[in-house]
Amino acid sequence: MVKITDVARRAGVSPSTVSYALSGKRPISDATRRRVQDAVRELGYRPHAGARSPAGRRSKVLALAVPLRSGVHVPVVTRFAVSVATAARAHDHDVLLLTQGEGEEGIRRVADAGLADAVVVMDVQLQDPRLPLLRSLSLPSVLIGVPAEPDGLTCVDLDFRAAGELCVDHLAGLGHRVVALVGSPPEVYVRRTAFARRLVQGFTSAADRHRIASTVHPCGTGRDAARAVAERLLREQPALTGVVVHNEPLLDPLIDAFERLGLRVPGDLSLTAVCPAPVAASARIPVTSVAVPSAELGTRAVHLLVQKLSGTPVPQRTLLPPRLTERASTAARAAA
DNA sequence: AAGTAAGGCGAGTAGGATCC
DNA sequence: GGATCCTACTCGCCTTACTT
Repeated sequence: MVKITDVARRAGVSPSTVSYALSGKRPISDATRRRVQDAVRELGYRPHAGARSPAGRRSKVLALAVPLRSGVHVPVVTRFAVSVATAARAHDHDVLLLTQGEGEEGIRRVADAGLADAVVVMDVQLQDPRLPLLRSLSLPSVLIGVPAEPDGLTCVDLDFRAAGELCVDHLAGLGHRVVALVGSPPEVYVRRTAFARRLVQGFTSAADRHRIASTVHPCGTGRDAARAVAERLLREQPALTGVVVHNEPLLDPLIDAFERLGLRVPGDLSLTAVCPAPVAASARIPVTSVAVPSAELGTRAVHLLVQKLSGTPVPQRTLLPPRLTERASTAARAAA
């Protein structure tokens, strides 16, 4: 962390002159002010919010780096944010939201300015550009999501690979022999978002294990996208009878699209989803789903952070096992 | 057990020294 | 003697150590 004394040394003045130059509370020559401003810029100095507090005191604030990028379903993100905030309050902390637009810069700003004691990081990519920074900072962090190389980090997530497998196992158990995954929007895969990639891996490997035909279709949101993907699925896989959806806002539009094409759910087509349980339960036809336990993940993340702040060793990786809840959208494959 | 003092540390500031 | 800059101190306030 760059301190006012570092700026003073670089500018060739005393710390007090830096303070006056920046606050304007005393006249400082233009030349000196310029030297101070140059030093501030060169060193990347930011005043430390906790500077007036005794050493070791904490802000009682947790930062939450929240994804609000394209392809991210805001209501799901909100569930995570609420669970983190609720768990944080239970540990006498408040939550500071960092929008993803700031990326690494937002995390660095929070760390340098002492604005938060620790940070929860969401929307983790397999090769996430924030990881080197998180490893180098003294600011404790917990990732909701598991990157390709989690060494030196603390991660918690649903076991999305197992979730993908569980959906296929369920469909295969009902006799379905041709299945498709309707996934998240394409940009989520382009970003190599960890959970989406792992779900695809689990889906594909389980289909191979059961020796059933499978395809994967990233899909945007909205009725037009649902209609387009439904038409494409039936065109390319006429024998399709099982669909896994990993795209929360697409559930109802997709059910509608299949029905418009003359397919009944679950009579002709069984549908499972990986999404928060309330989303699946409140669909027009309640959908059999593997729950994304947003509340539990948020709570776990905060609990891990609190343990880290207290110096208690924590596991590097916590993967919650998937649980499938049967609802009205799946049934045994109809006899041909 | 209860009360008191010290310590920690970066930023801010009053008073005064220095310079031209 | 005004402008500029520095020294030495204060502030914040909880935890820890020490004293009563």
